[in-house]
Amino acid sequence: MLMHNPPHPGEVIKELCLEPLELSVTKAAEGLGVSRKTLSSIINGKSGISPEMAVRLSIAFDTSSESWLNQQTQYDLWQAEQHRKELRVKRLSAA
Amino acid sequence: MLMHNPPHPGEVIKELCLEPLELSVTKAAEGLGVSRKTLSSIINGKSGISPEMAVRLSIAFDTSSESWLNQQTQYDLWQAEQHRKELRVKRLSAA
DNA sequence: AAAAGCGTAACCCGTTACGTTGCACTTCGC
DNA sequence: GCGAAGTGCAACGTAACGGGTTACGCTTTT
Repeated sequence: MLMHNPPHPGEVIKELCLEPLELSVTKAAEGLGVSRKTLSSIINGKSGISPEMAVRLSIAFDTSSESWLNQQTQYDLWQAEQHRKELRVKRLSAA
Repeated sequence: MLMHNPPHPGEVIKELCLEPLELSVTKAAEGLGVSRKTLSSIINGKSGISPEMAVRLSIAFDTSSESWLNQQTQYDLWQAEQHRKELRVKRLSAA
């Protein structure tokens, strides 16, 4: 169970990848092989990191694709957990 | 980096949740609050486990939603990694 | 044989990632 | 002041996917 709101994975990209290398969104998008808008959407929290994008990031920044996608998973899961009480689900476990 | 093809998360649901409790797809779907088809699609690998479904599973089977969604992430990532070489991405890291 | 329950394929809908184009805004250098 | 570059954003379209409803085939039960 996660305790606090995880940041947009896009923020992490901006802070850990673009800013240290002084890369513009345009340049980074070009290098990643996606459109400017696609990267911009991710950085601004409008879109999530897709599995393919995770692989692109891993190539461009020599990191692990798993870490990127896990960040996105944690973020999505936190969103879903916020509505846990609204789900009408019966307990099916051995109990 | 993952070494071998991870199983469909749906297979795990079937083997670890339904069969031990002798639950039919219909009964399990009813308990989870989704349609028969939705659960059937997951079990047969046609659909993945969504964040919301992960929370449903965690409630119904008293497990962690994180583990379910991570399984899905690993599966999706393995699929994406299979096309790693086809992506035209430039190295942007310090190197 | 008729009825009931089960699993799944077919079809439609809403959402999302992604691309393209265009526009408005800011920040530079001239 | 002016143009170029960078950025964000809205609107269009495409493709893929999760989910519901319906309908069909199969098995089991009565």
